Amino acid sequence: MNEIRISLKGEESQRFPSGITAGEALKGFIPSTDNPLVAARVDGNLVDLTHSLDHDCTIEAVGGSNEETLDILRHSTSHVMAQAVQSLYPEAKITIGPAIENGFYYDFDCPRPISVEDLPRIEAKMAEIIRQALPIQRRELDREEALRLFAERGEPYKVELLEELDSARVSLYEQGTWVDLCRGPHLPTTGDLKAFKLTGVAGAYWRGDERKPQLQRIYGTAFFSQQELDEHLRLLEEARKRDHRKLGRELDLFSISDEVGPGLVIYHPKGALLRFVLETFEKEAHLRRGYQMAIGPQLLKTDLWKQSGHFDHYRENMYFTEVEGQSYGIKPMNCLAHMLIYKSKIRSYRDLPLRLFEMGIVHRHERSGVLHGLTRVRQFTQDDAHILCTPEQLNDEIKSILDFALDMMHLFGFDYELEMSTRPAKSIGTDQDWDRATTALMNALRDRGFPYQICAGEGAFYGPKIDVKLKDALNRRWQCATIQCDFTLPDRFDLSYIGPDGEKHRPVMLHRVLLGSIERFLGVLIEHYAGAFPTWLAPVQAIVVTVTDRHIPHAEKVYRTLLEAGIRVENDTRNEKLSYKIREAQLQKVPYMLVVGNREVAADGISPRRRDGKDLGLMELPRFIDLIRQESAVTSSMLRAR
RNA sequence: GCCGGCGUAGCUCAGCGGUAGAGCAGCUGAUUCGUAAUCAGCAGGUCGCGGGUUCGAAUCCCAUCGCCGGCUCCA
Repeated sequence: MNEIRISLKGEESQRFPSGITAGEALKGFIPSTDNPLVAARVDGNLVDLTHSLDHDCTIEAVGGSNEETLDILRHSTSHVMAQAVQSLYPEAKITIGPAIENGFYYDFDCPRPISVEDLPRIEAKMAEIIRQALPIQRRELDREEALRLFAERGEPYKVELLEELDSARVSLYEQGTWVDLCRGPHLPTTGDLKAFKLTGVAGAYWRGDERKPQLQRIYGTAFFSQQELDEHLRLLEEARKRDHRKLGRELDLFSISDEVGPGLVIYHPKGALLRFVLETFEKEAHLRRGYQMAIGPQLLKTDLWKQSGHFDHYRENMYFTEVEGQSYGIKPMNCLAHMLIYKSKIRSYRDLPLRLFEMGIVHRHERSGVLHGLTRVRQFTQDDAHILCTPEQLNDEIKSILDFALDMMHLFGFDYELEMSTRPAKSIGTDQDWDRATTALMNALRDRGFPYQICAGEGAFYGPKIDVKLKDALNRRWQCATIQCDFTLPDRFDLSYIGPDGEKHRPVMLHRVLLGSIERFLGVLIEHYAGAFPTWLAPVQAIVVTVTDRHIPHAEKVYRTLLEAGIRVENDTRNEKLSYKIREAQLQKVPYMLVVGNREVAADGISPRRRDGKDLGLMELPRFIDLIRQESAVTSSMLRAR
């Protein structure tokens, strides 16, 4: 028998009989491995452990706990699920079933609706397939053969996929009598699946296109151990507990009522106060960074929206109304009024950059199925700004916006990722303008050395954009800040400034939001902090709790003093036991509970108890006021002039 | 907008053809209490809305509105 030489990264190369499988070869190098071993990389190519080796090569183990390994496990699990579904519902047609972040799915075209009630049955069938430990075998064949095979098996979606593949050879994966067109790799047998759970069902369009048939998707997840699966399910449970819709009601922050209309938020006093604190801080921060405030009207004549291009490109998302025979559009964006402010006088290059900031309320018609709590609504407030500057100033302006946005992320303790989105199919402006705008954004990212992803075709209709995707405490990603570069609107509105040469020049415009939609950001913040806002932001920073009715006069004095000191304080003088009031304040996640009883009356002080349960002991009011002020000072660096 | 599921008291839920139930919250009274729930009493719902089937509908059917999980879209 021939021998081949195989080398493993970091190890001496060894001789093996030709035809040995990648899995066996790896075991030759690493005799016992407690890490799950799921696949191998041979000369850089990902292959199954059952792949047989017939020439000298370098090999690498794919295993351990990382995304790549989990993806392979989950992909194999999705195949087992598809096999289970087809065995239970033979009329179901298979389509695709990839691993995704945190799990996998498989889409079926099935005349019989699949509901969550079917999941236990499918799971039981999967367990059966796993018990059988069927070998998962790769088979390579000509595309034409594969086409015939899937046509015979009555799988039109697989036929469609094959017809579009341009390679002559394709690979199938078989387990028992079940077969799927798949690139792989997969685990050696269905018995290698350890812990899985089906998590939900949903509708999904074939190839993500809403004009194509709607398929039934089943979501699931899988891990190498039950403990890891349990931990993942616990995290999902935690996310459910933090749901801002639930906390919003429990903390009495806001409500959404179908009497009012879907996607329209009613802020209750505490929610309104939260917004007041957040927005006041943000306005200050903008003033310190050289922005000027502006306020535009809610209604602007439709003619103006035609001029800007919104009527042609954004009409489906806009609301229109008629006033005295004149058509008006309710603003879905704040830029138009800012353009008119720019145009209201002749601008010199010395006036630039002009940075106009508006806490602008916008309305967008969102399709009913997409509304979701505060994170997707029909009326929302943007911390919006438009910067008009010379082309020479553009790079610095983008960099300072990036710095501003990232400072904000740090303030709230968010991690983030940056995305660069380029020209979409439906857009306005010249190629040259798009190139300039895209280059400007990329240069700023490059100058700052920030890593970013490119999202081709995801830009706004008027310009490319940089999006900041924040990552919350549960590692979920949210779209908040966006910076968009626009050469088109200044053109459409014929904006100009007089340059040092005495000639007219066209300014460039940046659209940007930092928190994005205040509504969405609030929703994200609620979940990020699980409702326990930091002291500077908490709508109620402290609550006075009396021990008995005798202590009410002192409590009132404390309450008034703190109120006058600018502290957001409440006074709970109800005839209830102290522990009852503490419990309530705790559930309301108030940062400080100020106990007032005999000792505090005698000492003319309070005994603060922190939200985390720590008793700070008796102290005088000025010291407590100082404490709150110190804790509220976290925003001060953001408020320094830059 | 599309697919699937769900709408019963302020909240969480039970009831699933025979005249609406619980816990918590609320109100009233008693209690005057030291760091996560004092006791008692009272009140609260045209069972999302509209049709239909039935002697009789919260319960079965249809339509509609809303919500939830996704898809598409997106701040």
